[in-house]
Parts: sequence; structure tokens; C-alpha cells
Amino acid sequence: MAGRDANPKFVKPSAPTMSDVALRAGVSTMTVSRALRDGASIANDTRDRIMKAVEELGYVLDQSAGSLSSKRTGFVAVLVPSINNSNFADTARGLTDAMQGSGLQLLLAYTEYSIEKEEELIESMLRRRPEAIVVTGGKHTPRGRKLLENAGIPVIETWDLPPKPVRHVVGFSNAEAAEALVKYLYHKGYRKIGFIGGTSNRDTRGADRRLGYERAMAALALKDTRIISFGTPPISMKQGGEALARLVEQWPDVEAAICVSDLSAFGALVECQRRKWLVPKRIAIAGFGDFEISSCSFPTITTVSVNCYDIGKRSGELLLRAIEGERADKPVAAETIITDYEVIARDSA
Amino acid sequence: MAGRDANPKFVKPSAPTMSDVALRAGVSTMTVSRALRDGASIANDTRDRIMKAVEELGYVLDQSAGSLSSKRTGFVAVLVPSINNSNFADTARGLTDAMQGSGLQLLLAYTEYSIEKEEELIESMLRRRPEAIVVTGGKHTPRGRKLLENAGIPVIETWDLPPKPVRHVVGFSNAEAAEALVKYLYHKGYRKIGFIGGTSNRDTRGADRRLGYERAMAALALKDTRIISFGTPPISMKQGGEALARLVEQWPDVEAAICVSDLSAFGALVECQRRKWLVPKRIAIAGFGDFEISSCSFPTITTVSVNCYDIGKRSGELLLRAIEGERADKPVAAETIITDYEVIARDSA
DNA sequence: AACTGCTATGTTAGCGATAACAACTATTCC
DNA sequence: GGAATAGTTGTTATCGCTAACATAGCAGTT
Repeated sequence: MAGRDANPKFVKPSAPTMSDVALRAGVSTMTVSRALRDGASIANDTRDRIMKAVEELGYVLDQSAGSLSSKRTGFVAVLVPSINNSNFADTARGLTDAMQGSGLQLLLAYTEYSIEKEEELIESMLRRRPEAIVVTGGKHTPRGRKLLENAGIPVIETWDLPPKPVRHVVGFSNAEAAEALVKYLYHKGYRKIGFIGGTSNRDTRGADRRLGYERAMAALALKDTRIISFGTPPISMKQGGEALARLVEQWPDVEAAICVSDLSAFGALVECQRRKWLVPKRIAIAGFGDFEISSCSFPTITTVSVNCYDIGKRSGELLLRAIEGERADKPVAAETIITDYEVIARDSA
Repeated sequence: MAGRDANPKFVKPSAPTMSDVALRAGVSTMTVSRALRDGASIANDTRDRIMKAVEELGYVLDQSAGSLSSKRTGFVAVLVPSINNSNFADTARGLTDAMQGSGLQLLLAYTEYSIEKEEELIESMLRRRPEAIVVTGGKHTPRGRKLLENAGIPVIETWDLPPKPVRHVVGFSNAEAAEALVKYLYHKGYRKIGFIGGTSNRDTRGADRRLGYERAMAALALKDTRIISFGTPPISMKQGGEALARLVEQWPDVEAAICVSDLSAFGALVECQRRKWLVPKRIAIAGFGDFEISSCSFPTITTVSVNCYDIGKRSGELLLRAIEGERADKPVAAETIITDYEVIARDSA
């Protein structure tokens, strides 16, 4: 036995192709092709014979060959900043769910919050000839944007409301949502409100939230902004804690802290617990994103819920319509879907 | 202008192909093909001319066509139970990082903790002719397993140590890790130790951890196991809290609770805070997975760190070697890489 | 001058499937 | 009975690229 396998002329048997199946079932490859998709008219016994041959040979359709001739790859490219962020993971899940049963396959990649990396990924994704592409945010490198514009496929920008969208948009205004949060705190009586975020503008959504904070403060005639920029975005729980420490050190009178995300808000909250400070009595804390932890921590964290899952779901639905439109040579008009956000009042502020 | 566009005979210009580039640069397609990959010998001015044509036409290589002829798709299929779990997200990140610059593209999908769904996904992944496939866990449907065995590509099972692996393995024994945690608690003086997990065996790693708990209890001659099964796995923070409530209701004397994951452990911890119970004085709490929250909560949570990122990273490295082996027609021998786990003693137990 | 060896390019023949059309059977209907 | 119709199956020609081999040109060697 071993000797036979050790045959120096032994060649690895290549995977069976459609012709192998056709030969075995006594039909043409075209008939096999039809049998393996639904919708085609095939005699029942022919189909059975083909399926038997498929089974016996362990044949698996080669879709890359198929898509070359059909010009439909069935791919949808999706770029998110990070997958280690449950917000974007939720969006990815929404997309996946929306595409269930459509035969479409997600091509997922992470930009690591960098538009240069995004440009690179857009190009490598386009090489796979996706039928649509979903990106996060509306800020791209010039070449990145050009690649998207010339891709000849539906493009969806998410998680933002770009002033000049490439085509479709599913998102919300991060600035506006942050403003709403400031106004909520104002309404609750807080005046000396601080903001905790990352150091750079790499995370454009984070930067927009800070902008919203500043705008709202100005609108409410609260002149003294208190901004702590700390850590490379996205900032972690731990960094949120450190940032809080800096905030209260720099402005001991601060009454409330808005954090760029719930993760940093939780870190800030824990820092307070460590100091045995009562939240919100000693200082109020608010987050952004409505992560699971905010509804579960003690005290629960006031935050802005942004329907991450919905962004994905509705992008998926839009994308199905858009792909259908392309296939039927009737491109759908550019759409902008604005998703809800909502200030979730909880115990921390 | 509008009139010209409205031309009923207007046909959407199809994307430029390699021949368009070749024509424009005055070379053959083969030369273009060579110019677009590195490593081939090309005169500098020819390459420049080609690149100029590429630029002008906005040409993007069609890799699906290329891989048909080269028989290298550059895809690596990865199946994880869920992407909304930072443990698996970390593994995915490790894989991505390991594959940086290799030109390989991840095909990621979620099994939702179901091996039936996994089977379905294995098949649809194989249709894309990946060059390797990474799955989570060692338990598959019979057909799923057969598909993996006959795929003719390197297979890596992760996050587990299957008794009969398909081929390569990168993981650790969840049961053993849970045992280690029980022994740690025993060492700290706890005897009445409970376990909190999900209801079904769908999450096989969760089930293995429970098994390890039971084995360790038996080994330590602690006859009374206290197991709460609650919620569909993976159980959430909130469910962890409810499960703790049930645990102490059913066994008021319980001294320590091991939770199937850090998320449920945090939920349990917060439930204690809500009751104003001191942790670990009133009851000790331990988790599993070393999620960020465990190092950041107050008190910090004792847990088992399982090197999720490393599982991905090392899988990626193994996979690169294995793919290289296949390409060179020298398949690498089956490998089992056992990753570390470590009980992280913190404040909650 | 003839040979070797190297680099740069072209030619031909697929890769494995599907689109589009052709053709062949039954069946139905008048 | 013959035409029209519907349902099945086959034929041919790609899809856009790359492997493998062929070839041309040139430098260096003897």
C-alpha cells in the first residue's frame, strides 16, 4: 500500500471538473451546469443522474470559472475600520443577514482607520470584481475616491453623511448625534461638560463627534470647552480611564464627561469607581455607540444609540436592489438613507 | 450633452481589459501581465509605458480571470462562530496580520455556532477554490468533515484539540484550561464552586469548559457540582447576571462562580454590585477568555487568557507554509500547534 | 565566427465554466 | 395529419487572463 503511494510518478489527482460529471452522467456540461443552478428546466431523472455523479465524484462547482463567463462574481466588498469593534461587527452582521440567501459573498477587510490603507484595499478588492462595494465613512484619498467612482458598480458609504457622496449613503451625522448628547446633558443641568477622544483625526467619525460637541457648546453659549485628546483612536477602555484622570486634573470643576465611545466611557466610569467617586453625582459620564456594556455596567451608561446593525441591514438591502438594477441594466438612482440615532438616558448622566 | 447620453443605443462602456492596455502600450498582453506582477524581467521603459496606459485607462487587473488560468485564487477561507465576539475577531486579526503582504485574501464567514451552517459555508467557500481553509473547532457534520478531507487544500482546525483532526490544528484544550481555573480557585481556598454556561452544546468550546469544570471537581473530590445552564450560547453579559441570580438562589452557599466567558462573568459581577455584594468576599467570580473588560472592570476579573490573537497569527503562519508546500508540490506534514493558556489571577477571585 | 547564456518579448493553447442559439423530442390543438 | 408549442438537451464561442514554450537580440567567450 505504502509502496503504491510512494510511486515516484504518482500525480496528485486534480479535482473533478464539470466535464467529469457530464461524462459520468452521460450528458453535456451545459446540462450539468443547468442542473446545479435552480430555475432551469431539466428532466427529473437527468437531474438525479447528475446529482448522483456529483455525489460520487465529490464534485464542487468552480465559481471563479463560472463568474468569468457569466460576469457575475457574487462578491460584495466591505471595508470597515476594524472588526474588533462591536459596532462595525454589528454592521457586518447586518449586511450578512440582509444578504442571506442571495448567493452573495462578503469580502471583508479592515482599513485600520487609515484612508491610505483603504485606498490599497479598494484596489485589491476591485481586482476581485465585486458587484458592489461598501465603505465606512465618506473621506477617502483622491485616488481611492476615483477608484470608487470609476468602478462601475454600486458604491455605498456608511456611518457618515458625506457632503459629496460617491453615490449611495447609509448613515447619520456623527456631529449632530454628539450635539444631541450635549444638549441632553445641558437639559439635565450640566454646564461644565468635557469631551474625551483620541489624539488624531484618523478616526473621522470620532473627529466629527468632537466637532459636534464644540458646536453644541457654542450654541449653548458654554464658552469653556474641556477637551482631552489621548491615545491613538480607537481609544480603549483603559485609555478612557486615563483620559478621565487627565480631564479632572486639568479641570477639577468638570461636571460631566462625554466620551468618544462607550468603551472609553466605561473605562472612565471604572476610574471613578476606583476613586470611589459616585457617578453621576461627583461627575456624570456619557458614551457613544450603545455597546452592550453600557446597558449592563453599574451604573448603566448614558449613551447615543446609533443602530449599527441597521446600517448594515439597510446597506445590504439597498445593495441588493442596486445589484439587481445593474444586472437589469437599469441602475437605481443615488439614495441617501439616514439612520436613526437616539440619546439613551441611563444612570450615569 | 444630455441628448447624447440619452441615446437609446448608448451602451455602457465595459471595463478595459488587458488587451486594451496592451494595444495602447504597443505590447502583447503577456507583457502587460508580466509588468503587473513583480519578479518578471521587463525593460524599464516598457514597464513605464504599460503603467502609463494602465493609469490612463483606469485599468484594474481581473484576478478572477487570472486565477482561473494560474490555478491560484489567493483566497483563504475562514469560518468563525461569530464575529461579534472579540475573541474570534482577535483570531481573525491575527490571521490577517500573518497574511499581510502575501497577496492572500481572507474569505470570512460566520457559522453562528452551528455545524449545519458550517457545512453549508464550507461548501460555498470551496466553490471559490480557496487555497486553504481555517475552521473553528474540531466538530463537524459528517458531510462537512468529508468536504474538508477531500478539498485537496490545507485544512486548519483552531480553538480546540480535536481527537481526530482533519489535518492541521492550532489550539488548546478548553477542558484543561477550565480545569486549571478550578484548581486555581481550590488553591485559593474555594470549595463550593459553581459553573455558569449556556443551555446547549451548540457552543462546543463552552461545553468543553463545563466538562473541564466537572472533571476538575471530581479530581479534587468536590462532589457537589453547581451548574447553571441559561440562555442560548454564546451567553451575553445580561444573561450572565441572570444566571448568577439563579445560581445563588439555587445554592445560597456557593462561594465562587466560574463563567463560560468573560462577558457573562462581567454580567455576574455587575449583578453582585447591584446587590451590593463584595466580590470576591461575598462571592468570587472568574471568567474565561481574557477580554479587555476583565482587566478593566472594578474589581478586575480573574480569567483564563487564551491567546486568541496568537491562534490566528500562528494559523496564518502555518497556512502560508502549507500553501507554499502545496504550490511546490511538497505538502507539509500534519502539524498540531498547541497554544498557551494561562490563569490570570486578578481581584475578583 | 560560432557558440553559449542571458534578457526581453511574443505565440499558442488552454483554465472551467456559461450565454446564446440551435435542435430535437413530445404533446397539444385544430 | 400537420403545425404550433413547450420542454429538454447539445453545440459553439467566448469570458480575461496566464503557463509554457518559442524566439529574437545582444554580450561575452573561446
